[in-house]
Amino acid sequence: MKIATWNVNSIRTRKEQVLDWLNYQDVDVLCLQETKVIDQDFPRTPFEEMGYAVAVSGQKAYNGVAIFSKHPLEAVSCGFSPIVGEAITGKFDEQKRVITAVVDGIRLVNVYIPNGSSVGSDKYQYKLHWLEILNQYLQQLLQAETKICLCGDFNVAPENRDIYDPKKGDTNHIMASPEERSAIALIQSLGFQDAFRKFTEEGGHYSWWDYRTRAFSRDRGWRIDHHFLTPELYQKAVNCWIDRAPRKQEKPSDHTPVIVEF
DNA sequence: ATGGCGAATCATATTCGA
Repeated sequence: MKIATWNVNSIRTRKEQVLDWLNYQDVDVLCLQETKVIDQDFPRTPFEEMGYAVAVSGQKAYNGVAIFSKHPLEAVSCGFSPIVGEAITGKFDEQKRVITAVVDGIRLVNVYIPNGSSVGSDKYQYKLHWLEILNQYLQQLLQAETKICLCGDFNVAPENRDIYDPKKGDTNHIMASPEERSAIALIQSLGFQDAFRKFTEEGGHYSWWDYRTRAFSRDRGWRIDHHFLTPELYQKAVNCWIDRAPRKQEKPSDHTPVIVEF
């Protein structure tokens, strides 16, 4: 059983690359972020023809998440409110950033955590608040479920070894600030562990490289795409790795897929 | 310190991403 996560930065632009990647990597589940398309325009058909069930939650131009699965998708819901209620969710379901489903007995939670712009900005506050609601959402799921795979684009590098230049982790940089890392640590304290770190201790492994500074060719990356697993699943994980191949292609996403295998 | 690139839209300029 392989579960992958990939911020594709527009599914319509990346459709052929995603199809090619699924053909050679043959994952059971792919969680996508930044699909950037409303649900009725999502290119479902080619993926369904490959044998995937497709669940989407998108909006125009920004954000958007989706799950592809070769096994049936059960108990699909979009946004926070179906799990925590509208009183807690407030305006935080306007941006389409979370979709969940049960696949083969595993509760998948696919998230596109806000990027936060810069430390101290309004978007930064939105990110921190969003993470608080995610925490409550996960607590609610944990009351009923033991096998949870929280995965997606976290827009947070949990530790300095996850950044090409660790100094950025010491300078209140977005994606590495103490408040963001505390929010992630608080989620981990609920019982979630980083699947990648079960298998790899050293730094130098990244899932995102900035388009703007030829960052990929210089390998100036960040590891910000993750699978966080509850103990029962964490124990069952036999591998977790980053596939850099899609990032080397023409017109790539700025992120590359991460895969966990059970 | 700034801008770099890439995508989408109310598109030939602007906003957003991280």
